[in-house]
Amino acid sequence: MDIELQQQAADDQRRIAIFKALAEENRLRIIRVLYQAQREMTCSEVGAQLNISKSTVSYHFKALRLVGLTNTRQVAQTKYLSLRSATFEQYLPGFLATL
Amino acid sequence: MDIELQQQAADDQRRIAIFKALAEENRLRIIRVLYQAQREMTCSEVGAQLNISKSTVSYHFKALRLVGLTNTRQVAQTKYLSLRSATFEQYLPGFLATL
DNA sequence: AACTTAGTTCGATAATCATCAAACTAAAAA
DNA sequence: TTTTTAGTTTGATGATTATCGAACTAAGTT
Repeated sequence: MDIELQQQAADDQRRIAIFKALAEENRLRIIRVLYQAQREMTCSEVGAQLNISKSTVSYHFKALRLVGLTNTRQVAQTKYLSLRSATFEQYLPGFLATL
Repeated sequence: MDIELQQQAADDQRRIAIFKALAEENRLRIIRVLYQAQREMTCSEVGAQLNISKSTVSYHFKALRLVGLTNTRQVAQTKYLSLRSATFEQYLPGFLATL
């Protein structure tokens, strides 16, 4: 098989994972909140602001981190999330500005 | 402000529908094929090129059309699909060029 | 040590979705 | 009229996923 086609298939899997992550209401709201806040936020802060149970927020935080849409900085048991601009620029340039 | 929030929620539903449509391997391949071909294509043509059964191609064509990612031009029983640039520009500016 | 805080994992449930063959519709061709 | 062509719909199946409470871990606090 062609190496370029293999690379394209791998890129597509990455794209699909990213689209799946964004194709959900609460995750999209989390992305917007992080984008508009322009700073790091914790699980509990986001959960309180969007009124989502903490287990669900944790679940979505993990999903966003796994596909590389967010950065996580951990201090003790607290995790601070922020957007990973590089991923948005590579796969969805211009998207954040449409929010 | 209430009205703005309602509008934002409606926009989000549109975004989610679009992301869902793109978060699937065969639909993403169809989008790429249409983008690179720079012309209209039929169900059977896409099915042959991507090796997908005709009922599945029909299913995906409908999904893409319903969320407004494609235009359909019908001539007798043949439907010609092409990308709807306006939707990409509004919700995913710069995305197609990353393919 | 006991308590609080922050977040994760588990179990169960409900919902959505991708796939294909088969049956179907509608139009063009023979 | 009969046949072919293009695409849709249906039904069944298997797979993934979003949600919550409850139980859990780990770190800080009193």
